[in-house]
Amino acid sequence: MGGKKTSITNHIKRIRLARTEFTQAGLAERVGATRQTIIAIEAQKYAPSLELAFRIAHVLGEPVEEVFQFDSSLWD
Amino acid sequence: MGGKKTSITNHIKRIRLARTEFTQAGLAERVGATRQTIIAIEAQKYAPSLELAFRIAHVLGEPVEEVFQFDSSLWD
DNA sequence: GGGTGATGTAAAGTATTTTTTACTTTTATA
DNA sequence: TATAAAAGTAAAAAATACTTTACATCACCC
Repeated sequence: MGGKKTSITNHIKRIRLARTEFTQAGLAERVGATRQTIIAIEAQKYAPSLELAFRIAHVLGEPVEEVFQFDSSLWD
Repeated sequence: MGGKKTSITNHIKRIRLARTEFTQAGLAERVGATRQTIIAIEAQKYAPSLELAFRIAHVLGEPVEEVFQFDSSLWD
């Protein structure tokens, strides 16, 4: 239980609101996921799979590394 | 088998051999995964998590999108 | 031939992500 | 105030990633 937090964060919400007019449901539909998944990821509950991360970045029109940040200082 | 293949491929093996002298076990150790995981991912059996993908790219000294390719034509 | 390191396969079990379903809260607006 | 769309919480089940363990093959070198 020692808090194995994911060390991945994202700016989906900010980019979604700034660059698009997608709702969470609209984004979910476009990336082929459910609304719950988008909500959980935006809330940093967990990191998406690599495939979903690529889809989200693609739909938002940003590179993966703009949307998702890896905090390499929290290594292990 | 409708083949819900992952639409993610990678060049880990090529980059690992070209840019480093890491063995699969050596790479595994550096990214904090097991040798089996590296073998399976190099063999395109499945895609890594986003976090592991970031670690692998980081250790290989390449951007995520150089190491991993998303085939957006296989959408859904 | 025997030993070692690197790579590979397989299967069972654990961990994490995603879906499905259902209910709550907020915000805008008529 | 009522209504609807958007965002949020929760929890069980399904899907996928990862580990652990064990054994097999291949190349190299003593």
